Amino acid sequence: MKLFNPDFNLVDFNPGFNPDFDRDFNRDFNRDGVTASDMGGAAGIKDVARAAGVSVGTVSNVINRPELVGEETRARVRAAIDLLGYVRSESARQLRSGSSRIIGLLVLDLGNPFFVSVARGAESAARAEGLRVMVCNSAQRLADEADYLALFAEQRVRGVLLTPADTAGSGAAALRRGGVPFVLVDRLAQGVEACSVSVDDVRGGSLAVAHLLTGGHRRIAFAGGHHPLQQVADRRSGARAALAGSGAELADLEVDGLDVAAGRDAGARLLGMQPRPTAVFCANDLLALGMLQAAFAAGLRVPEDLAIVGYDDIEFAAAAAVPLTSVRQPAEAMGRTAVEMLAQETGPNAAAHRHRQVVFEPELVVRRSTLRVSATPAQ
Amino acid sequence: MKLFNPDFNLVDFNPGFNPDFDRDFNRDFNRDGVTASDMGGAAGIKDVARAAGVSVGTVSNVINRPELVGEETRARVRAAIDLLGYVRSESARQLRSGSSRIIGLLVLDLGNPFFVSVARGAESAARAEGLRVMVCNSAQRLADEADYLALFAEQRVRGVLLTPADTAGSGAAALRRGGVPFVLVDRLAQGVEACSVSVDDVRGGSLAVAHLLTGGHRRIAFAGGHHPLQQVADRRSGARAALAGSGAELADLEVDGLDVAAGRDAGARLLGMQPRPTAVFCANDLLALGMLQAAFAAGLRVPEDLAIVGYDDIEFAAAAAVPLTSVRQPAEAMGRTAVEMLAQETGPNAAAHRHRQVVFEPELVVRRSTLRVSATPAQ
DNA sequence: CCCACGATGTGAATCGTTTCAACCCGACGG
DNA sequence: CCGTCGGGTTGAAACGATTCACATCGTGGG
Repeated sequence: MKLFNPDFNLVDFNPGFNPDFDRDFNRDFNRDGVTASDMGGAAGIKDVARAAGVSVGTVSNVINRPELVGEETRARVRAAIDLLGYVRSESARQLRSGSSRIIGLLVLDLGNPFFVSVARGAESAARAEGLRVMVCNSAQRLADEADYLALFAEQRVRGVLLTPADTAGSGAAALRRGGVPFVLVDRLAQGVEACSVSVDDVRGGSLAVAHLLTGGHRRIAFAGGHHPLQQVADRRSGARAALAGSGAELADLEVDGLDVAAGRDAGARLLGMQPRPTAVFCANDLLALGMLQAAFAAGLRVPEDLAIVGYDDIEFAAAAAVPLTSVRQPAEAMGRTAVEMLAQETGPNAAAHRHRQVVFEPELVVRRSTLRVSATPAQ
Repeated sequence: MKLFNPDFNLVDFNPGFNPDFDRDFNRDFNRDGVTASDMGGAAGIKDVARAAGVSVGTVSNVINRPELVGEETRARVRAAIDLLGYVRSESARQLRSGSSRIIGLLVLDLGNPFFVSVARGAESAARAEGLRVMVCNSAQRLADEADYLALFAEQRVRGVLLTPADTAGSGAAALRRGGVPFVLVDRLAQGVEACSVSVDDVRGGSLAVAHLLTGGHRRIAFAGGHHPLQQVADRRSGARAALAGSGAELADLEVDGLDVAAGRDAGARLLGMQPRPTAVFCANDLLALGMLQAAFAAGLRVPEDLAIVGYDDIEFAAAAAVPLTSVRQPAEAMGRTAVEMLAQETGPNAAAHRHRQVVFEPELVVRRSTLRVSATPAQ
């Protein structure tokens, strides 16, 4: 049964006002006349100066160091500024002063709420530092990553927060070559001279699997398989480490992505495994949600028939109909910390800066999806 | 029971390499010497020109209009460029040429995957037009909205895609005043001379409630109440319109936000209503997910005891353990369309531009959360 | 009475591009 | 042989701010 039609009907109408009115009204005046700066072409600092009867230097001072300007003059300039609707040109400012107030944030996947939280944290810290964040999404594509890094370089951003898409660190290398300060996010800087903010993913993987083991599970799957992302590999190796000497086994379940659809797909394959695992540890919550969905679709009960552990503890994990046990990462704090380190590295006393590797500890959040249902868990 | 500790343990260590090596290596050379442009301070177009033995004009041409330059010269300049690691300064380019390649996108809530999809659509269209998108999040705060719009204005962005946080349209007014081209997204431009891309939310509300009515429901709640956002109001009035003459009743359920937590909260209140509604239409999917969670927590079955309809059809709606019926909006198409309209408005033949109001039709996607369970639905 | 000083203000130089009029020069038609 | 044409290249003038060395002026100390 087809539940919906992917094509959308389009209604396109054009009400009867005249869209050209404003355009005509704003048409260039004689730029040299007395009224030059009134509306034609954005007003510049020169126009303000003329209108206020002062020099451009004074206007600049009113904007940037008001304490240097006499009270009366200051008021006059301010009046001129908002009479003319003057907005200073950031490119001119930056060209001359050399420094930008923007920091670039390149995330692996904006579709993953985890990174949205990182962005939120970064943004709020940046605001506190008087900086702005430009968020871009590499979608794990190396080409896009390189592309955006080039964009950041052209913008002469203050610095970059990077969640690298590859293990090799080609992005970081490019930034280093270009002399752009950067902080690695969600990845430990090893062999790279840079700051980093990360989470001990090996530990996280251990926590997850240890929890399942104490729940009595002996056949456990890892949804993430040999995915090339470093984070996934670390979680997997932590999971394997936790297994040691338990006699339990860990089956790799390959995925072709890290989103809900991939989780659904992996779930379908898990259901066909013989013998079927009684628990699955998913490399992130999106996979776990897909897995949950697949389990429900097949009539399996969670956690009775299949226990599920996710990773990231995104909001939707707690909000799932069977709330997901998950390994929590302090996403906002990571974003915040990264910005603070970058601010220090590029701030007034950058000379004192030493690169630091900040590693947060993950935390297991137990919810219903791994609730122990009896002394002897479902086989 | 406390399931997790909100404080994170922090491990902060500093491996033993010397972070200053690169800094020293890159220290300024004598900027006037022959080796000036080698590494000290980023190389400029002049350095490239000198290295290639041509004039700056020629270098600029190699970069921007290579067809004008002789083959041999072109090669020589290109070699110099990547020998010096030259990266053109976007601020200088923009200052002189006057036009930016960036368009600003200000969304209501990046935590809502719907807007993430809009951003994705915008980004891909922008890429096709040779533009870049700078995504910012107003989080429905008017102050932040104004702040970011000011940032965009200072950047002299090509244009702005705006999902307004208020009904009054103060943001749009500010943009108009500043002469910044903009497109309203997810909101019909009425009384404002601008392009807009929106969805017929009244229709969407009707679809949702009509669907519930044919399911036999007579006591329906609307989670969204009198929320100030235009979209919510429209969905509500559509819902009321669909009700007309059916004899059914619609109870407003107020919310203090549009996220999962607010949905959970509203859900708790709904459970206490006497008589309890048999169905609820939520103003967006985040609310619906929270509602679903609250229902499960109280032991209610969905859809048997409570049918739920959401709005937006975000991926997590389909991925919920009880997949949500939802009113689908073509988020990516909206983002894409908005960028295309903006590109046309600000492109080479902007003169031919006429503001247009594009209105997409919403589409009901029926899933299990409203499955009709018997001829006479649960009372 | 003179000078140094602090508080204000000035205006030219500068940042790194793009753009454009002008220049050079070999070839080609007349 | 001259004029013109056009492909290649040049060099200087913007663009709009910041910054800094310098002028101006009223004041108070010597």
